[in-house]
Amino acid sequence: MSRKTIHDVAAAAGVSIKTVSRVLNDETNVRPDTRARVLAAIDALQFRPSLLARSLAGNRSHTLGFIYDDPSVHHLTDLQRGAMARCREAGNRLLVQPFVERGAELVREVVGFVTQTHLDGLIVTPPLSVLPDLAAALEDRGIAHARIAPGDGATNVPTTDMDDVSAAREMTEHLLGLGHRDIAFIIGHPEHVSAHQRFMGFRLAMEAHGLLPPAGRVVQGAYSFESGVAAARKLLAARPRPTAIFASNDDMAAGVLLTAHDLGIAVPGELSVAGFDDSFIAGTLWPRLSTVHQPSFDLAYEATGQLLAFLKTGEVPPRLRVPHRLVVRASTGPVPA
Amino acid sequence: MSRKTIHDVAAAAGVSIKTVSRVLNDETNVRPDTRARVLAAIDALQFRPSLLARSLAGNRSHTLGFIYDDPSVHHLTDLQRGAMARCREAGNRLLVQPFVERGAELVREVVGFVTQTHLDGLIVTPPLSVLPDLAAALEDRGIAHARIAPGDGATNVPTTDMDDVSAAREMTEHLLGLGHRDIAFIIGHPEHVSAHQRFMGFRLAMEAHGLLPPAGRVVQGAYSFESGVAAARKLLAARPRPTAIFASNDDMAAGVLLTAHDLGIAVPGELSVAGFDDSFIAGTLWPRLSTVHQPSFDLAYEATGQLLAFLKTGEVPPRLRVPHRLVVRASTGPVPA
DNA sequence: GGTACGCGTGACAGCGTTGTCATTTGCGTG
DNA sequence: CACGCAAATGACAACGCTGTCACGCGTACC
Repeated sequence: MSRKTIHDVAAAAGVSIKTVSRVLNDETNVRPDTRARVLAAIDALQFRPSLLARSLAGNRSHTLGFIYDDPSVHHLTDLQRGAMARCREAGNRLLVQPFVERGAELVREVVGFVTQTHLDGLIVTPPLSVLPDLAAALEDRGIAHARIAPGDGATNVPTTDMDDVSAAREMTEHLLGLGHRDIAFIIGHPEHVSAHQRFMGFRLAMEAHGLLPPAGRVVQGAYSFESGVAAARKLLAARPRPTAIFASNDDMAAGVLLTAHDLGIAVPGELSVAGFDDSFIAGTLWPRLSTVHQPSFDLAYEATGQLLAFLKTGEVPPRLRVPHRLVVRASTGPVPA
Repeated sequence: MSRKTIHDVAAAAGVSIKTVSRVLNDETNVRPDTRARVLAAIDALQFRPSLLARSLAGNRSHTLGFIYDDPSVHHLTDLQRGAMARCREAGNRLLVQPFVERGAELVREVVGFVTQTHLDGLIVTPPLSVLPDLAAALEDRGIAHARIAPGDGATNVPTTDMDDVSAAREMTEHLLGLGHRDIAFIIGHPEHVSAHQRFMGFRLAMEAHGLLPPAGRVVQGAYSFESGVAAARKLLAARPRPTAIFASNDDMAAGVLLTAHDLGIAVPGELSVAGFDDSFIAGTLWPRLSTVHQPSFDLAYEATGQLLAFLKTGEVPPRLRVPHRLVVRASTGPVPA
C-alpha cells in the first residue's frame, strides 16, 4: 500500500489540503457539508494522518516520554499501565524508556532522548524523579515534565505522590494494635526517598507509643526479594525473635515469608509479616500478605493528566496526593502469648 | 533552548547540510578531516538529529512496534525488556502498545497504529500472534513483522518460539519419575496456543507411560491466579486427591499452592505442584516452585533481532527455537506412600 | 595533453503535515 | 444593488532531515 496522504483526500473531496487539515484537527470555520465530504473521503481512502509529519510541522509530537529505572517490576508495570491509559484517553502516545545511568551521563541521555524524539513532555518516575541534577537540567532546558515523586520539595513542577509516611505509620499502628511491641523493620533501597519516608512513618508510630525502634531490629534492604530473604535471615536468627516484621515493600515481605516458612515459623501464629505496595504478588503469597495499597496505576494516571494539563494551560497544577489504603489480609495477627 | 538543526552544524563546520547528513549516517566519501570538523561542530553544539525529520525524509522510522494483549504480567514484562534491549543495541526505538480488541476492529487499530507512526516493523506477541486475520492483514499490507508464536505454521514470517510441547512433557516426566501416577492438569487460556501445546505435552508423556489423563483430573484454567485457585478448589475437593498438580503457568500454580496451604495440605509432602514459565513469582513462593524456565526475555530479544535482520536483508530467517530448561525446586517431591 | 573516472561536496527537491496570510464566498445592510 | 464584513477556503512556506543528481577536482591512462 502506498501511503495515502492528505493530498489524496483533498483531491477526492475536491478541496485543498488545508481544509482537510482543518477537518482533521477539528478546527472551526468549515462548512458542515464540506466537513462531511472530507470525512467521507477520509473514510473511503482509509486515510490516517502521519503523526511524524504532523509532529514536525506542528511542533508538537503528541507523545510523552516515560522514563524509569526501577527495581520493582510490579510497581513499574502498574505505573506504565496508568500512564498509557491516560495517554490513550487523550490521544497521545507514550514512549517508554529505561535509564540506568547516573550523573552527567544520565542527564545527557535523557535530554538527548527528549530532543531527538520531540517529546512534548516527560513523566519522571522514582528514583529518577529525585535526582537533583536531572531536575535541574530539565528545568534549565524548559522540558515540560511531571514527577512521580515522594517527598517534600515545594517545586514548580507538576508532582504526584502518595503519603508514604502516613501509610507506613498506619501499618505500624495496625501491628501495634495487634499487641506487637517488638517490631522489626526492613528499610528499602536507600536511593528511593520512599524508603526513608516509610521508615520515618514506622518510627513516628513507634515513638507515639513510647517505643524506640529496638536495637538490631532495623535492617537495611534494597526493595528486592533477595534482600528481603537476607534481612529476614538476620532478624529471625536473633533471640528473642521479633514478633512482627514490617518490610518496606511486598517483594521483601515475600522474602521474609519464605524464610519464615523455611525456618518453620508459623505466620501469623508466631510471626506477623507486613508488606507495602499491594503489588500482584501480595495476593498470591501464603498467607496472603497484609500490606498498604500503593496506587501505582493512579499515580501514573494522575501524573500524566497533570502533565497534559500543564502542557495545555502552562500552569503548574497543585501537588496531587493519591490516597492509599491499608489492606489487612492474613499475614498479620495478634502477638503470640 | 531553540532546537539546533543540521543547518547550525553545517554553518559551524563550514560545510553543506548534506555533508553533515553524511557524517550523521556514517556514509562513505567524506574526507577524514571534514568528518572530524563536522563531528566537532556536532559536539560543540550538542546537536541531536531529529528522529522525526529523519524518519519523514528517510522513509524509515527506526522504530519498531511491540503489540500485546497478554494476561500474564511477568511474561509480558520480560518480553518487553527483551525487545527493548535488542532495539537499544541496534539504535532503534520501541513503541509499546496494547490491543484488547478482536476481529476487524483489532486489524483496523493495528494497521492504523503502524501507518500513523511509520513503524518499520512490528513485534507480535501471543496471543495476537496466532490470530489469522491479523496475520493476513499484515501480510496483505506488506507490514514487516516478527511473531513470537508457539506453534507449527510453516510461515514466511520471522518466527521465534520455544518448544512448549517438549517442555511440558519433560515436566510431566519429572513428576512421573517421582512416582506420581495420578497427576492433575490445569489448562491455560484457550486463546493461547501455548495452552494447548502444554496440555499436549502432558498427554504425550502420560501416554508414553500407558496412562490416560484421569477423568476429572483435567481442568480448564485461564492463566490467571484466580483461575488457578478455582481449579485447585475443584481438584483438591476430590477423593482420592491427585498426588500432583501440573499448572500450565506459574500464576495458576501460585493459586494451587495457596489453596493447598489453606486446606492444610502439605506441599510437597502430600501434594506436588508444578508450574510453567519460571516467572518472578516462582522463586518467591513457598515452597519455591518447580517450573519450566520460559525464556521470555530471549524470545523477544531474538524475535526483535530477526525482525531487524529481515528489514535489513529482506530475507526471512529460519524459525528460531529458544531453549527452555526444567527448573526443579521445592514444590515437587516423591509421591506420598 | 586530452579523456575517463571516482571521490568529495553541494544544491535542491521532496517527505506529509500545520501555520500564516491572502483570497474568495456568502449574507445582511442601507 | 452596491457595500462591508465575517466566514470559508486556498496558496505556499516551513518543519529538519534524506535522496537524487550535478558539479568540480585530482588521478590514471593512452
